[in-house]
Amino acid sequence: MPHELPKAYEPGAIETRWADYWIKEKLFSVPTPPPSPPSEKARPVFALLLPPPNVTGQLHMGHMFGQTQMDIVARWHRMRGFITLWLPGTDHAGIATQMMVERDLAKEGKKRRDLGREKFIERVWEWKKLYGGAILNQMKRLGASVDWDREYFTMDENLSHAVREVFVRLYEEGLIYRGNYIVNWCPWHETAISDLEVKHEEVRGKLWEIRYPVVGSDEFITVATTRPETMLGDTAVAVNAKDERYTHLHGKKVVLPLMMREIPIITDELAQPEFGTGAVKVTPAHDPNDFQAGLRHNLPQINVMDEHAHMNQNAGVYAGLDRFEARKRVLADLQEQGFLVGEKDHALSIGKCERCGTIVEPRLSEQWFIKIQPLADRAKEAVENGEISIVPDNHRTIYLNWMNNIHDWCVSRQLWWGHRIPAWTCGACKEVIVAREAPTKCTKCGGAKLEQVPDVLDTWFSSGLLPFTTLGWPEKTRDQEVFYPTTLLITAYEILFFWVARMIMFGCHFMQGHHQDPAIKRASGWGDKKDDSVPFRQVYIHSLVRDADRQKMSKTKGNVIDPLEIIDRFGTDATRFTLAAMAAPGTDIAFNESRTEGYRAFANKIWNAARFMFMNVDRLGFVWVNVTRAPSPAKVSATGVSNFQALTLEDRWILSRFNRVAADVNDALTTYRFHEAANRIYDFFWGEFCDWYLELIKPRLNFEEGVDKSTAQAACANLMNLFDASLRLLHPVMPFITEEIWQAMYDGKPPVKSIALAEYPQGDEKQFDLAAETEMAILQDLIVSVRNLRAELKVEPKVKVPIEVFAHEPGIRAMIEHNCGSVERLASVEKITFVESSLANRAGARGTTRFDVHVIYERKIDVAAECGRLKKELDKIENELANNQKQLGNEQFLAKAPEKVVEGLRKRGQELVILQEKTKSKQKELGC
RNA sequence: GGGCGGUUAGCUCAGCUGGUUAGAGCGCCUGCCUUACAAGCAGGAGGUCGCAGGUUCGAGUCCUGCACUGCCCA
Repeated sequence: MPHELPKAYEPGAIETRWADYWIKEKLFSVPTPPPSPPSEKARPVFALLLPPPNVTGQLHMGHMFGQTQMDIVARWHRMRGFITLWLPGTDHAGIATQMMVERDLAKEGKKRRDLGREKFIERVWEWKKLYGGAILNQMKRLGASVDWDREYFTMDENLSHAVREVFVRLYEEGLIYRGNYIVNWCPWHETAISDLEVKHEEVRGKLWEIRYPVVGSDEFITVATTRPETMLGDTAVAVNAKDERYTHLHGKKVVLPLMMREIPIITDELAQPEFGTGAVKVTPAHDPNDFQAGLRHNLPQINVMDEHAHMNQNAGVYAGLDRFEARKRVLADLQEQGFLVGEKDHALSIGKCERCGTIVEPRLSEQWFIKIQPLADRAKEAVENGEISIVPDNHRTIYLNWMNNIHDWCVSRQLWWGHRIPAWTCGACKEVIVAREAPTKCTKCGGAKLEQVPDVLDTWFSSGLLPFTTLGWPEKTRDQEVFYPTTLLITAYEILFFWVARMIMFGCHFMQGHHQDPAIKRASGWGDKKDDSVPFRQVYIHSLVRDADRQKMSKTKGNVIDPLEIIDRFGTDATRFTLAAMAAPGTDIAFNESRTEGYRAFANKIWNAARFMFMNVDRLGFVWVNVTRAPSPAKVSATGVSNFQALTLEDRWILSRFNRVAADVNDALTTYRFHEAANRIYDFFWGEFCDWYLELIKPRLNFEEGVDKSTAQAACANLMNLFDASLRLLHPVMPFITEEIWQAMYDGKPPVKSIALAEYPQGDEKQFDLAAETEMAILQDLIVSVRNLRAELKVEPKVKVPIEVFAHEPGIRAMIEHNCGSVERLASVEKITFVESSLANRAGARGTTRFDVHVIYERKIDVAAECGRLKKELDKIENELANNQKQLGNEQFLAKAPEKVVEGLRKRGQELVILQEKTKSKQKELGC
């Protein structure tokens, strides 16, 4: 059956076709593997959790970048025989989702309170059903090789059950407490948010100085503040005990202006003598530092604002005003009454809600907290002692640094959408009962009027549990024995603290005492690890995708690059390749379309190489006996190219090159050097396979009448086998085009359902051929030299020229003679004549340390240009030679440098001398 | 203020553990429709590796300082 590939590579059609096929065939679904009998070798396991995208989200470049890397690693492992589980799911994203639905309601002129909690939650579920998880559908199109049968949603019943279990256990262990504390409050969302959700911004603001009259004297104490409206809630003024300026005022009181309340002067470290006047106002209900000071001194906590950041009745005449309006009024009144004594420009950092940008108000409220230190200690240890490794290494430092300065985590949110806190308050005695299931009566007073706490949990609380809850926790399951700890986590730096750190904390705590199936653990290469409670063995932190001008992409800047639009134009394969090729660990990517365009050209190159192959196969009626195997545990490290018969120099050479590249690619992927893997394949396929190998074998593909077909048969067989191996090597990076061509090679009857299930090529040292690589390098040198001379002599492209060659060694001459057909074809040479002496001094000649070559052509060379070139060349040679001799003349160098380096330098020195002589003699001949 | 990075060709970036001649893509110049590919082929130009010291036989690579620049945390 003829193989008909369209002339031009069109990614769109083939990509959707294969993406659908992979899903339909459930190629990446992983049923729970049963324990293997002791007699059998366990298969290695690779498990990877997809960082769950927000249910509200749309695919952006960051997702695509992460997913590309995950898919490469997953496909690579799968093809090497690992049981590979890539687990997908979506996050319910409390705040974001609630906002979406509230926005919808607003269009109907309604607010969530109009519906009531229950109806509102119903609306959210409806919304989720309709629009949720768009990213997962987009991922399907990208061909992400995840197990769709295991897809989860963080609000699923089993996961919610696990969340309740975790909460109750932590509470019982005393690691969750409830209390009145200052939290970051977003007045727009009307909820507490965690420290991490606050973004600090440097702004130019004002610092106002206000004087408070001292009771029973005509003195004043002047304090400074950036938030004057909070003075309404002041309950003290603090000075430092060591500050002699205020010693005489210790124990006295001041009158709080505007409120005319007497408040004490206290001595506290909060006041630092070197800053400002050395005295500070203390507002325990509106500032975290003041809050602590308030506790130390038993000060009243006067809250002057409500949940919308409007002033409340505690603010006297200012009640009802918005906080900024109140600020204006307070300042005006202070001014009028003579208490405002200064106004200075002041740079300050203000906290904003990362989602809505509203200025966060520190607010005293009743919240639930996780006592983090005990959890953090173990999470720190797991990284310190190498049970979890973080790549690149510098993120390890960042992680440990953060862990050392960690604060208790506020996990309650005043939202409706999310996991409701499993706590109930007794209407009679106010007792708080934390329980797995709703209690029927109060454990203290027996009262039956119980009301569930309205708060829900921070979304990260549930996502922090995913590594084990998605594997069936709190039950003990076979899935956990097989897949926990997961092998790897690939994620963006942004959520290192939000998510990664919390997964480690929870994992180390709740999976303590867990053991992975020892046979699987060993087979997977983790036999030396001691701790199986960690959620993953390795974390790879990938960098950020920026726009072509290195700007961070943001909707407000309008510089967001939509990956789907790029895919429409260049194909998923090219887009993936771009991201992979630029993914050097630790460096942000400036996404430049021109690169993607280039990689589409690469795909097109592969496409056409395949067309060339098929054209020959079809002309020959060649029947290819397939050689691809499915990976198996016994043969994870298969070798090089199968059934390849190295008959000629180019065969030996390409086989050796392929094996080196395969070895390098595997090596690069082991350390997440995606860019290196991608570039090695690119250079090999285009620069060696297409540019040289295909050109070199063309004469063997001769189908004329009367020509023995066996030569072409053998060439075709090699070509197919090599192509097959190359496609497999490339498949993790460009899954679609490789699948398309690979399937075509097998005429729709592949040995396994997909190239994704075929075996990944490993470099085989036995197939390295240094001699072939050296010889080929000389041959390439010779061909390039002749092409170069032709260009310089301006020989018309169609004219074939005779050349003369002098070989320095008989072996090289024999090699060139043996491959003279190649030289003639690739350099448009009419005839090669070998001469017995050097051609170095001939005009229109080139030389290396191995050979001289001279093009015989009537046109004279451009003497001036050639002299210029020679001068430059000589300069370079002599520079290097001087350097070379200086080093070799250095006793210290000879004594200390490794043998190999010295030897290499000597050899190079000899070459340089030869090249120098040749160049000089040529200059002399031309009269330069 | 604390921490982590970056500075290599016109542009975007590689260059892992210090070791012979610093690479690629795009762009640029010259010439080619050589039947797999003009999304291509062949040839070419272009870099005192931010600056100043230091360690070393040897530094783009390690150390220190400086300049510019980015990010995170407080």
